[in-house]
Amino acid sequence: MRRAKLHSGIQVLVVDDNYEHAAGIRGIASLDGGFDVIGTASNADVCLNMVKKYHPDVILMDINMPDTDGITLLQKIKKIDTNVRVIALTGYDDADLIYRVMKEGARGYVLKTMASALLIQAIIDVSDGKIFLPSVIAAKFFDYFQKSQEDEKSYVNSEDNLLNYLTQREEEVLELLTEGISYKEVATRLFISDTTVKTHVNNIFQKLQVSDKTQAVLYAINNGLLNKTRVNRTKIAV
Amino acid sequence: MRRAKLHSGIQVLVVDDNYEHAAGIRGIASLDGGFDVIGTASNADVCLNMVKKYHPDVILMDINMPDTDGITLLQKIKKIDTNVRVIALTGYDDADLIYRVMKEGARGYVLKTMASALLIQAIIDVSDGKIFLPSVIAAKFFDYFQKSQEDEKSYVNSEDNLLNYLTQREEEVLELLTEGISYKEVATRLFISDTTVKTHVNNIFQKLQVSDKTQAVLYAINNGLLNKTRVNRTKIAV
DNA sequence: AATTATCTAAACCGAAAGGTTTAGAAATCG
DNA sequence: CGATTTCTAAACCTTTCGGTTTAGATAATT
Repeated sequence: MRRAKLHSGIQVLVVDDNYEHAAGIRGIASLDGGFDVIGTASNADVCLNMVKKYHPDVILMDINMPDTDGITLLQKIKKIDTNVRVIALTGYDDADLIYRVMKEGARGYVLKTMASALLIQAIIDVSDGKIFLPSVIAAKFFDYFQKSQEDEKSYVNSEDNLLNYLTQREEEVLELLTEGISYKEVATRLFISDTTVKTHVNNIFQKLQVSDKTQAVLYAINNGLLNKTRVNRTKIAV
Repeated sequence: MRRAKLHSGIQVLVVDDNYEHAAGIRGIASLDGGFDVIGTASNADVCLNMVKKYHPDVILMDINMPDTDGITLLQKIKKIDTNVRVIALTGYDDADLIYRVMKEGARGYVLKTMASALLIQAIIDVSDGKIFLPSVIAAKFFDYFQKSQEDEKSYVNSEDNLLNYLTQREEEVLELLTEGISYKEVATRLFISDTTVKTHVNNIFQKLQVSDKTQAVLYAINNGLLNKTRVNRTKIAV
C-alpha cells in the first residue's frame, strides 16, 4: 500500500484500556494511515512512561476509561511534555466533556463511531498544528463556551447586584479594600480622614448586607467590582 | 435567478459605517444569496433601533468601525435581543479579537477577503443555529482559548505559590476564612479553640507573607485555593 | 533515642475593625 | 426654597484581629 509510507514520519501513541479497541485504532493509524505507531498503552502509568521515553507526536487517547480519569491523565501528560498533541477519542459527544478536554489542551476530539478516514485526517491535521473538531462537536463547544460566558455576565450584571446601590465614593473605598489595605491606608489614598473611611465602610456593609471587611471584599470580587488581578492576567497573555 | 427565492425567509441586517462596503455586502446577501435584507445601518444608534423594530434573524456586522466599538455594539445588541445571531465581519484575523467577539456571543466570524459564497454559507449555517468559523479562524480561537487556560494554570500551579507551604490544617483554616467568617466561627467549625485558630492564622500570615485576614483570603483566591463560588457557578451552568 | 513537624492551647497587649450617633457642607431634586 | 443625597468628620465604646511567647501531645523522620 503506497499510503503506508505517506505519514511514516509521524509517531503515534494509542491509549485505550480495552485491548481490542486499542488494536483497532492501532490498525487504522498504522495500516490505513501509515503512521508510526510506537505503542499502545492500556493504563495511565504505561502511558506516562511511554510519553517520557518516546515523546510521540500525537497521542490517540480514549477519554472514557473506567479505571482512569481521562482528564487527569491528560493533565499529567501535559506536565511531562507540553508539546505533545492529544486527540481525545470517545463514544459520545458531551458538551461539558468536550469543553473540559479542550480546556486541558487536547487538539482534537473524535467520536469512535466516525469513519476511519476522519481519524486519519485528524492525526494529519493535529500533527500539522491544526485543531481537529468535527463541525457538530465544534458547535457544541461554542455553545458551551458562550453559555458559560453568558452565565458569568448575567451573574455580574444581575438586578440584585447590591454593588449597584453603592455611591461612587463607596465604590472607590471598596475597590481599595479589595487590594487588601487598611482603613488608614484607604484614607491616605483618598485624602480623607480615617473616620470618614469608617463611615463609608459602615454604609457599604449595610448596603451589601455583610458584617466585615473580608466579606465585603469577597462580595465585590464575586459580583464584578473589577477583579483586576484576573482580568489583567488574561489580557496580558495575548 | 432561482436562488434568490431559496433563502427569502431569513431576515438580514447589514451594519457597516462605510456605505460602499455596506452596499457590497447587501448585494451579496440579497442578490447572490437571496436573503431578505431588511436594511443597512451605518452607525450604532441606527443599528440598535432596527434591531428593536425588526428583530432580524442574522446581523452582518463590521467589527472594525472607527467611530464605534464593535464589541460594545455587540453587547448592546445582545441586551436588546438575546436570540439574534451576529456574524462578525472584519478585514483581518486577530486571535484576540476573534476570542472576544465569540465570547460576546457572535455566531460567526468572516473575513471580508473571503469569497462571497462563504458569506452566504455563513448566513445559512448561522441562521440554522450552527457556528460558522473558517478552520483557520477556528484554529486561532482554540490556540487563544487554550493559551488563556494554560496561563490560568501556570499561575496557580507555579513553584512559588506560597499556598503549597501550608499544612493541611492551615489550608482548612484558610479555606474557611475565604467564606468570610470570623476566627470564632472557624474554631467552632473545626472543633478547636479560637486561640488555636489564631495560632494557625498567624502561621498562615507568615507563610503567605501577608499581614491580615483579608490579604490572606485574597492571596488564596488569586492563587487557586479553590474559589468555590466561581467554580461551582460554571459547573452548575451545564 | 532524638529531632522535627504538626496541632493544640493559653496569656498578654496593642492595634485595627465594627457599631452607633451626631453633624456640617455641598450638591441635586422636586 | 425645602428636602434628600452624598461626602465629610468626630466621639464613644466594644469586639475582633494581629504579634508574641510559651508549651504540651502526637506523629513522622533521621
